Amino acid sequence: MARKTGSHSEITGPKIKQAALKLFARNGFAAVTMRQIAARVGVQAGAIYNYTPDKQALLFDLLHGHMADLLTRWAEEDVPHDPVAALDHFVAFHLDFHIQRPELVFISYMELRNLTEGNFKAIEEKRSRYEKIVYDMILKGVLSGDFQVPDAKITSFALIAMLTGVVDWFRADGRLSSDELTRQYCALARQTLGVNAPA
Amino acid sequence: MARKTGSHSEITGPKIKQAALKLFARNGFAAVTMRQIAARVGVQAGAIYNYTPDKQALLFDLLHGHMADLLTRWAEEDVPHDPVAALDHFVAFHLDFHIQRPELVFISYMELRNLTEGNFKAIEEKRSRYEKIVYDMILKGVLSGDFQVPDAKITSFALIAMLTGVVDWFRADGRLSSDELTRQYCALARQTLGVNAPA
DNA sequence: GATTGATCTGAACGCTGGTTCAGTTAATAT
DNA sequence: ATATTAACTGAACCAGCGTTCAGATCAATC
Repeated sequence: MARKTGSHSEITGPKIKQAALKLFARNGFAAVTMRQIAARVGVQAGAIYNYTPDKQALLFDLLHGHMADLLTRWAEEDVPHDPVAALDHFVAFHLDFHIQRPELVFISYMELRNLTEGNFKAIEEKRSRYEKIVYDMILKGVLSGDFQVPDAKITSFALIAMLTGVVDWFRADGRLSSDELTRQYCALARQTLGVNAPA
Repeated sequence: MARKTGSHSEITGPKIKQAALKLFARNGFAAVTMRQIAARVGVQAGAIYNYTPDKQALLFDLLHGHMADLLTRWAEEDVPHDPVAALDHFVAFHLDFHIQRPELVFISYMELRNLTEGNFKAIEEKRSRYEKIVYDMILKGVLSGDFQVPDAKITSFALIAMLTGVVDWFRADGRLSSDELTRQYCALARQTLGVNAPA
């Protein structure tokens, strides 16, 4: 055997993923060429195929890893029992997670249609799981009387859209710190869910 | 002169735009070929160039027309003076306008990065104008004391994201009528803006 | 220092893309 | 009928695509 420790593959592999991520986010999956990705890594296009079967797999791995990561992290969270505290916790978690991965969030939304059917379904399934988490959380608060909303399902979509939309404009070096952002959105989310709303 | 009345160009031109719109929305700008567009119109690829200088212009015309339409329509609206009534009016307008053009809304968000720099700026400028309208509306309500929000700028983004996100899931033949949808979102928007919030 | 095998190069393959254009078609005007 | 010209075809151009692969390279092992 030769080349185990200090192998380049442990460097090049992640580098390719990184390069693909940045380029897909900036230019779109269909517009990015394997040669561009290779150039960014400092390698020839053919070398990429030591790490991925094809371009499609490159995209799928990024999206699938992202969703898996999201679900895993949330599962590890210690969520308060009180509905309002749980909402605050969720808002903070969701914002933090998404703000730290703007490119992944971006391509997870934009490049879904460039997945093959099977790959698409795999992502869709994970996405539904996450949406259900939010829906259940809202429903619980509605039943307990802590939340007051016109429709729990719609509100869950609205809440997610509202929170995820943040990556479109939030910049870590902008006028708002991420702590401040979280505080603002916790307040906004409470209002949206009708916490303390007049009966 | 020959061929004035009954000319095909008045048919083929719009047909090309329509075909491009549908295909861009379904498959993404970069993934759509001129031959696909032509096939949908029932014409050869070369014929398209009688109507547009290139593929880029096809995309730009769609996006630019969409934003121009949005701004024009809003300018024609008769907006109530009362901040809460104005909010309701805006929510109804925004939902109605966007729900009627799901493909245009979709590509207006998705295909921005496939515009050349100059074309991008032209769209961006129109988009900012619309965002400012919302911001001003919210600010007015905050100053009058009708709205209570953590931050007017953030809230304007959140409101737009929340409303525009509707096209991702709303189907005209779904369980919710568009009237019902409007009613729900008016209520939700009021909550989000802190109408009647405890001082 | 010879061997080994993971890693990468460089060139090629077949194919499809946007775009061009000489030439055909057919509806109108004379 | 003939002339005119908008509208379109069909084929070609060339650049660039994803992917393949025989061979070069080189760090770890013996």
